[in-house]
Amino acid sequence: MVKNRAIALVDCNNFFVSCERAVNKDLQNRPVAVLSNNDGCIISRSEEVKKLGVQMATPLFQVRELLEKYNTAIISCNHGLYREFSDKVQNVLVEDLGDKVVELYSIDEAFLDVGTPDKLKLLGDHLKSKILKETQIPVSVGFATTKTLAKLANKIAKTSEKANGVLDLYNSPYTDLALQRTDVRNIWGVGSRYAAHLKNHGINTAYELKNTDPEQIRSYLHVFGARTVMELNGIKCLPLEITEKDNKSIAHTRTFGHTISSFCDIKNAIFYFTTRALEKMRWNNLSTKTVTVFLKTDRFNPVPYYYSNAYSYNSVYHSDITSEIYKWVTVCLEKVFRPELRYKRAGIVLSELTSVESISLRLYEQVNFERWHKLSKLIDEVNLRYGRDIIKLAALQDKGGWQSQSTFRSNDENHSTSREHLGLGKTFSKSVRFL
DNA sequence: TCTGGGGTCCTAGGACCC
DNA sequence: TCTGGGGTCCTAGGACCC
Repeated sequence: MVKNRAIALVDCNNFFVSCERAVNKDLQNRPVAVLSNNDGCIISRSEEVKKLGVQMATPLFQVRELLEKYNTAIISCNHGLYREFSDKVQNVLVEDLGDKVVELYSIDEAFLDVGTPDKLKLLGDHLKSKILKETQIPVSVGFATTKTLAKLANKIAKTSEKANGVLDLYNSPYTDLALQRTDVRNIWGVGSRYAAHLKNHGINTAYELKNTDPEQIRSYLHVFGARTVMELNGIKCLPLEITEKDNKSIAHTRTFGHTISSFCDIKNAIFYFTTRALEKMRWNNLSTKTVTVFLKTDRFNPVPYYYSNAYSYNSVYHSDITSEIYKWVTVCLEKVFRPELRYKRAGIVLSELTSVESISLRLYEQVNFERWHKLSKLIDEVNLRYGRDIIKLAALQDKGGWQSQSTFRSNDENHSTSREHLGLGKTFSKSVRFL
């Protein structure tokens, strides 16, 4: 019988915090918290902050006093910096194992196909120390027969003192014991809603989930749930995705620094978001056919009422030309905008993405299209080299009052250029999903 | 007056992840 | 006072066709 191959999950510990610590030694022995785009929530916590009981995505204002009491460094996020460290970690893995076995799953995680070796603990220790030495990022490594079990192995590796960052559940007789000690909520793919369903059916631990009939689970958790049961039983349902995949959508959405109500201000913000999203799209040589615009009022202050609406424009042709897509976006905006409201959040999504080379020719304006396409690429290059929006369309005004706040940003100009929005990076630019 | 049923496509909404 | 952002996949249900 052919032995099931082992899957490893390499996951960076407290990734954003670890990046900040790598570039600022003063943060090594202090609690550190990294904030979301608008300085609103905490999205990465050092171990000390976790021990204070601060949960992921906690609003800063709720825990600010507590954090200050413990001398916590509070830092605005810097996605350009994290992207660079992500690339470094990935490069170490590819150097060590080859690019045929690495799936970059997210900015701070990679699945690996590591074959059928006996001494996985040694491999894990090796990867962990090599990555730390070459990138200064601490990682944890978990091994198992399926992605779902590798996720669990990794989670235990992170928290168990005995495991010390590396856990092999592939060559281990203790998988069932680990499952018995794991709340079903902590299984990958089981969120709070699904966990509530499962608990209603008397399924509380991962072990109980493993021993349930997948078909029964399917009736209320659908194919995802059934797949998870199989994976817990060591049956691979989620293959490694080694090859780069193009994004299916590209979005740029923001909460405003304060609410805004004028059509002109909203339109300017939407044009700005569109510009950023199109840069990323063109960087990946893609074009779009459908744009979606959404507007939302403040959900925590629903006066006169909470409003959230979206509209999609479907074009006949694919395009990557800013001026043309501004027109599509304007159509959407006119559909969703209501003058009596004050908006807190807005965004655009580009979808039905196709590579520029493969889009069909236009009947009457093909020459024009190609000219504009080249011009757009040229503007991107100039802006990348000399700074964001050095060249821009007249329709796009300077940033206005809708701008996000970023009070605690580390002083690092190199990372505030357009590059961070492009999903850049040399090796892995396409498959990267942004946090 | 009687008023099918199977297939396909599309979309809004829900759930999840990091 | 202050509450993130970028993705993916799945399903139910409606529209439409024959």
